[in-house]
Amino acid sequence: MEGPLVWGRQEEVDGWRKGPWTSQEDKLLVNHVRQHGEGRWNSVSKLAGLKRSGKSCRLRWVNYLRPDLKREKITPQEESIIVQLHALWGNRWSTIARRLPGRTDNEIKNYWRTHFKKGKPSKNIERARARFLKQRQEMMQQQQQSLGQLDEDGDQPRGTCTGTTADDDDRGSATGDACAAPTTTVATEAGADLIMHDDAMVDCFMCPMSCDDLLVLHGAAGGQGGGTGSCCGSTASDEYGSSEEDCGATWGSLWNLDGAGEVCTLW
DNA sequence: AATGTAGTCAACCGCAGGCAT
DNA sequence: CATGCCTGCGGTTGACTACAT
Repeated sequence: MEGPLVWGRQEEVDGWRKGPWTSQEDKLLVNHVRQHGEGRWNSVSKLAGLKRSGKSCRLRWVNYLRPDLKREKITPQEESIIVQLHALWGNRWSTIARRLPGRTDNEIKNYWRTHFKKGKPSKNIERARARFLKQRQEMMQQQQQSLGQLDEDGDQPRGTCTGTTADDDDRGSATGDACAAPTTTVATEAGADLIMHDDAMVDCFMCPMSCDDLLVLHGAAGGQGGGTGSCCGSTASDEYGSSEEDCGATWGSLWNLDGAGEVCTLW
């Protein structure tokens, strides 16, 4: 954003400035991060000459100044991911955001609140979520069974975690590759189905924190042409229109499933 | 044209967990 | 082990914008 926002008034509390950032402050912060890297936010004020709290600096950087942030609107593919992940993890926005490169937790949180929180979808979301989780549980049980079998075979089960991503909580490790996987139909609400990659399903269920999960998912998504895994957010916008038209349902109708009875391949 | 309302987004607040001392 | 500091997260607020009446 160029120039200071006009909204809000600048305040100063306990020596800390509050309210909207000015372009001058942005420059100072960006220069500081370039020189010193991220972190140590509490020292930023001293080092960069900003009268901002460490918290405020961090927030400004993470939500606005980071160079890798996307500026475009959230695509239907991203929406789909958000909703699936929200079904899995609930309001863990930062966790969800990590699966969407260039998006921030704040952005996703705002998006969710704007689009899904209030109004019609809530009931459907809850019901679909319940169903989704139930399906997940079944998958996990199946997984465990097959794990038992494979132990005897000495083989490695598909969709299990073979690698470890360093990036995240304690939750998991990542699967590697998920090419050429068949699809699984996940029943949502009122007969509408999400067709998912089998491996993606398994990965999602077993290793929810893996970034590769979404590579997998996107592979299936872009995969209308049979692609195998463009990375998250890379070219999603291109598929936007066509996939929307093809399945006749993007987001609104995804959750507006009552009486829909349609099958839509989301990814 | 004026007013009201909903949507959007940046920013703040409080809390919790991790880590160093 | 206890304490304090730092960082990150989720919830919430408030101002602007767009659209409807």
